[in-house]
Amino acid sequence: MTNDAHIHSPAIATVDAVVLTMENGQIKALLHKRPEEPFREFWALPGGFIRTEDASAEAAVARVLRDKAGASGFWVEQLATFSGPDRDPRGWSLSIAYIAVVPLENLPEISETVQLFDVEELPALAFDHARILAEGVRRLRGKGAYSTLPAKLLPPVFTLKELQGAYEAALGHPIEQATFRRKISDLRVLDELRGELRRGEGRPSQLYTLSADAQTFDRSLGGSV
Amino acid sequence: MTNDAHIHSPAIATVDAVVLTMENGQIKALLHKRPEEPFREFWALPGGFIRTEDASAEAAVARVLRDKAGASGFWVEQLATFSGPDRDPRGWSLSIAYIAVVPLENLPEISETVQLFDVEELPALAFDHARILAEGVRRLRGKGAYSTLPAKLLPPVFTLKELQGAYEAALGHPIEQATFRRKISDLRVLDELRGELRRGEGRPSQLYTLSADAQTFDRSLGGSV
DNA sequence: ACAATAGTGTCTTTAAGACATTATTCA
DNA sequence: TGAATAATGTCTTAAAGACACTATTGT
Repeated sequence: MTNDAHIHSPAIATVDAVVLTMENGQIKALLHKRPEEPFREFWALPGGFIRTEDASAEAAVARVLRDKAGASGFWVEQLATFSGPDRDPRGWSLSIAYIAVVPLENLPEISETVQLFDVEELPALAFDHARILAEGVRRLRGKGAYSTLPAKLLPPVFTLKELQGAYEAALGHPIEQATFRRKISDLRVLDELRGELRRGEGRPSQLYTLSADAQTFDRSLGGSV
Repeated sequence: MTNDAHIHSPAIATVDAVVLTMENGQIKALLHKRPEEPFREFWALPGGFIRTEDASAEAAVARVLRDKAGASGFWVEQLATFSGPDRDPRGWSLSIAYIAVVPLENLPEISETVQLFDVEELPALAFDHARILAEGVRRLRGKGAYSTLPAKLLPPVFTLKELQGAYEAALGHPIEQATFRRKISDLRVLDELRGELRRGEGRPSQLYTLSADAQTFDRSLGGSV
């Protein structure tokens, strides 16, 4: 990082977020319909310009998610930065992309301009947002195998069955019930809510919470692709 | 990514690279002494401003590594983007950080202003470069356990002993010889250079090359920390 | 022959996958 | 009592760790 004789820094610096949740056992992404050019009427990731009053890009993405997507209570992590002269018709641009994993209940009502899409059946997206979204899904799939990230798709209190469903949706394939439970149990990442049960059609099931924030571990949950 | 009423995009956008190699069985980072303010005389990561003539940030970092560090033949991957109002005294800034893994022989001669430092014994660094460098080392350690990335620390032709040394340096702990060889063999990521041997004090050893570019695999090489 | 380094065999332990079995509730 | 779902037991297989052993060179 040195002073150069001729500096032409990019004029456009934004943050964009891949907001993922689970609905009906499937991973869905939150998109909004752009009201303005460029890419007017195209679906796009929630995002916005970085402002000098933001304390960091992380702060900018938190602001954008709150203001534009009405989302709260999410886990967020930086994905990658996408840049180049062609990704925005207005000129050389740079977007710091984030992934946010949110329980469905923390997302705003769907509307004409804000909707959830199955990540396997996406509409045409603005800018290079299709690529960014694919990278976000890739991250969830990758981290799903060895972290508690998929649990962030669920509300804070859940059953083991629900947790297994979140892992299956994140990983994209079924997991053996006994194997899953043995591993989750050995890892000691859950707190059992003693005495609290969820009642349904059959035997009631024990409720749990995550014992700590998103954790990573060595053992794989549910094998490779 | 929408048009906002008031745009104050950051004025300073740079790329910085954590250039890692192996010397005497240890991981070293290439640093240069800054000739100008800010942080004049401080050691810093090789880096520079992004220019609008760069095709992307990846192109910018390739240009910077070629021009400033004289490095070539490196493997490079994006690490993360660091941003905020305080990391550069000149104002709100943003740096897209990369990790580059290079064989020692591809680096330029050391000099007064360009030197290699053991990543465990670093001098005071400019800006937030200490944090960026730590993140780069973290990435190498993390990927070391399940990819061929440590092989990029070596010249294209190497013995199994040398490869094991690269993994041990990257991971930071010794690996069982038999286990290492069994796994590397099972993974089929090396090409044996039939008939080519390296002669030393004892029995000559077989030479190998990577059969393909950096690969990722499920099996761990050398366990956890 | 022996020192030095390269390379292999094999036993034990750990953990994943598959699948059968038991447990607890409600109608 | 039986349907439904939750939870566990156990056998098999794969792979990692430890460590002893064999192989091939130079002196």
